[in-house]
Amino acid sequence: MAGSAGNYSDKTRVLDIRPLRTLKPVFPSGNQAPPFVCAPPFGPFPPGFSPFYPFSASQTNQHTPDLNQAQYPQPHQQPQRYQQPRNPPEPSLVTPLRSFRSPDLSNGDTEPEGSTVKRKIPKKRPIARPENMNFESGISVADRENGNRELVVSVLMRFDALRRRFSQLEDAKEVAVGIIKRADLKAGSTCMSRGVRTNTKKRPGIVPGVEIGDIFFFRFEMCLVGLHSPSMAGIDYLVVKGETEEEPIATSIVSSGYYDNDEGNPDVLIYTGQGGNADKDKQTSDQKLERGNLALEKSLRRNSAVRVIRGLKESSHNAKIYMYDGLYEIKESWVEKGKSGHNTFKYKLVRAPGQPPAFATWTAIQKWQAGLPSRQGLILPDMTSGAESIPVSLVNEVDTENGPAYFTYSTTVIYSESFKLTQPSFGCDCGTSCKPGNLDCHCIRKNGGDFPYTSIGGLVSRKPMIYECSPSCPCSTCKNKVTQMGQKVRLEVFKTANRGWGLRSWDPIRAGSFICIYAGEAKDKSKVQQTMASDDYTFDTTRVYTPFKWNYEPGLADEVASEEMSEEYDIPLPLIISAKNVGNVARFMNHSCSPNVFWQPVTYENNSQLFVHVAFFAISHIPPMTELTYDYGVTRTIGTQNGNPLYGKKKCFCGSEYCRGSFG
DNA sequence: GGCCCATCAGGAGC
DNA sequence: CGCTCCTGATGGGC
Repeated sequence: MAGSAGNYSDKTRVLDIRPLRTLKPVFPSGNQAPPFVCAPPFGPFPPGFSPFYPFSASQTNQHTPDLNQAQYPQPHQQPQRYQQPRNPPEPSLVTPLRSFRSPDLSNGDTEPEGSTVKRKIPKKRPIARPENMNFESGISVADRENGNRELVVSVLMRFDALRRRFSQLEDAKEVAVGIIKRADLKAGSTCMSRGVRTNTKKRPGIVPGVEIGDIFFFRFEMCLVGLHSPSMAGIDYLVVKGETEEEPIATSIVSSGYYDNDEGNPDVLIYTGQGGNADKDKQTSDQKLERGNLALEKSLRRNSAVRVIRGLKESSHNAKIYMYDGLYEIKESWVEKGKSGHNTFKYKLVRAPGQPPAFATWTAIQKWQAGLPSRQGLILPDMTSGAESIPVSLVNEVDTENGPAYFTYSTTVIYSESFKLTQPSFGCDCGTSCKPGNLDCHCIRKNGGDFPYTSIGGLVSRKPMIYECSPSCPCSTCKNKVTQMGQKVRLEVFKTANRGWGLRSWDPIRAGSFICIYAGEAKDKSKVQQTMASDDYTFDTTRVYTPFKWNYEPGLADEVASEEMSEEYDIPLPLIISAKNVGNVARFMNHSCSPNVFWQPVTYENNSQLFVHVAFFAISHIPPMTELTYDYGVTRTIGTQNGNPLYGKKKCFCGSEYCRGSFG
């Protein structure tokens, strides 16, 4: 079934954030690139010093080409939604702290014209002067009321970046026992008060920019994009003029799955009304036909469709995941006695026909996970033959090809001799685990003082380099080893309709989650002949990559501002990894001009030596069965530099609205 | 370490 | 302001 994933919803357009900055490359000029290693870039460093460049920095500065001449393809010149202050170009190497805080110009605080957003008392909000406008959402009043895909994606990414940062700060604090951290609430209310939201105009039916199959990890996310506004309640409704008086109609419901719903048919939902639970979750009284219950009743009478969000508990992280499953019609309602003997409203909802599958796909996956029915088109249940701790299925639902060409599966990178470091590595001297916030930890210091991952293992920010703990550190249960612990999501290699084999996940993936590394035979770019530099299975760090903004915006929340959050860093890694003969799942990840995955250099030990690895992380939340893609970049020699965009050698079929047309 | 449960502080919208 | 609401993190028990 070729289209099953393809048309279920277009997730290829995940990333269309307008790049805020230009990713300026500093490349060792062509073939004179320095030997890959020699001077170990990894330390030991003096305490507190964290090198900006992973490789010998001395020469990079001098070879820095005129950055303004390195032109990048700018596929999406979009209206300037939000913009951060552009810092004047600075000599790189030592990058000073850039603060996003504006001078405190106290008082005179004015609402943006026509703002309808209710605000809490802002702590210290900059004046809406042009030079300070950047700290506001940058989303116009009109866009706040009625969104679009681009805005929805942008709001979600900005929320999650902020949430990860709050989470990082909370983790670093020595918090008293029993204090519950709610980074989601902090990030959510920050976004609310700063106007980082869209579709505030409440409406039944379709919400512009929210697609069927979109997933959410927090209730606040659905609130911020106008899918479902209550932060806890399950029924959202709107008061409209009726024939005689005003009456509520339901706009959306969230089915948490806690109540007795599912009868096996994913298109049918039996939903329980609200109320009667005065005492926590125990029902102590009859439910009344008011509020949400009344709204559902009125919607039934009016034949008004209701958006349904399906919640599902993920066994892995104790987390609940929500999936927007499109519009449902309320077919009937009744009252029945609940377990405690009190009256409970019930509503039977049936999914409107003609919508792409979403929750149904998800439930099908649950069954595959349990191993009950065999996966359609399955060629191999585990193409890694046990090399990965989680199996990787090989599937072809498109044609008769029974697998990709032969290669050796390896979970690790194989480095050639030239990579050998001359100095031994050294780690930290923490106990069994490194504690975020412990600035005595060498490894944390190498990361600029911030623990790079959240407590559940999500990457907080993109950086020029992530320094992970290594086997030579004593910390056995340390969380700073995310990319060394193997894959955590259930992946599948599948035959795409027009791009050969591709990679996707059975599991929903959170933004910032580690997906896999790029395994293969690593070569020093400076020692490889140009001609043999690239084939279909080559990863090349020296390509030109389209910049994008992923990290949090310190300007949104003063208390969050810290060190350099620029993503405008140089990539002086002359690293090439060939996965033609040896590789892992990463070799199947296709290119997209609007990718949902990005790569990040990470350093950790491998066979008692430190190496740079290429690790892939999710840009945004990725629904199950959505193809995973990243930006392959463009080979540097191909591009012209005088104002013309760079083009690759290969024709691009990514299908993105912002497709550059070629890559590689 | 994983799963299940009880506990609790929460934010927004009515 | 006060109330409600199909949260989400935490810690204990097994």
